[in-house]
Amino acid sequence: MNIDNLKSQMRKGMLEFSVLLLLRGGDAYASEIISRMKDARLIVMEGTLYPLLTRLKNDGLLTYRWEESPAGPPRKYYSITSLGHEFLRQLQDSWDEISHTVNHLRNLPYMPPELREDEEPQPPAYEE
Amino acid sequence: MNIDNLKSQMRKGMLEFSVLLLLRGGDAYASEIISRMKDARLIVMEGTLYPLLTRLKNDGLLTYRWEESPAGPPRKYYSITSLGHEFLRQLQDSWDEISHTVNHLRNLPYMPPELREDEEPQPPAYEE
DNA sequence: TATAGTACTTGGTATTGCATAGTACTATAT
DNA sequence: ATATAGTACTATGCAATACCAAGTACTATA
Repeated sequence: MNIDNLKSQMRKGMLEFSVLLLLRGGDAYASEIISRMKDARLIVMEGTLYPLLTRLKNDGLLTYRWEESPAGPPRKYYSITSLGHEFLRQLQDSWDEISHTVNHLRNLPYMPPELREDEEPQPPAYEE
Repeated sequence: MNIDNLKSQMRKGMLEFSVLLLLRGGDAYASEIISRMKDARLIVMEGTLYPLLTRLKNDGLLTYRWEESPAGPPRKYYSITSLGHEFLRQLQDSWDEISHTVNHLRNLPYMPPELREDEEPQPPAYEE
């Protein structure tokens, strides 16, 4: 196990989420999505994104239309469907939940090993 | 594809992260971890956590010691190693990166379909 | 005709979360 | 003594996805 692998695991599911978020702001074709993701510091491989878009399309969350390109082959412009919007809302809830958990755990006080002998560390004041 | 599946995908990698965060605050055995996770609104299955702990131990991020239980079989108390702390720091960086991306994408202005005909949506003022 | 650039496609691999069933130890009740 | 319940840990098989790598197809230019 190395850090790259874990990062890659962390991204599972996040990419669907990110793509839907991005397309909410306007239709785009795959290469465009990749470069916009890069702007948001998220590097996505072609071999990851293309199958992902196909999955989302097959599940009815996205549709696409062909458009001619000023240079090169035609482009598949993806846009989000109303079902996609619904899904996106649920994904946001999931994200908030995970985010909440991470923040909670992250705010637990760090207790160095020599201090945690026999006594349970006192949980911080934390209200739901 | 359903929402539960995506939620489950989203958790990939997060669980390692969460377990390390939790153990940073004090040693714990598996059942204890499960119940503390529940406090943080993260439901983890036994069949998920036990193999995960074994993986982390095999990779040198955790160690464990046996301790007798006041009732029931002895317990494996896991504690985080210095390598584990190192990993944890890197995981926090990864989390921050993903979190940054999601927030960035989430703050893109929503553009309803009828408004995004031929013109690229104006990206929001956004500084790195 | 050949080359470069853009865009999309297609296997194969590895990892991980989950469900399910099973093992082992202890204490209590009959 | 034996049976039962509770706690804790283990093992197996499945499904889903990120990544890598190689390949296809279309267009414009030299």
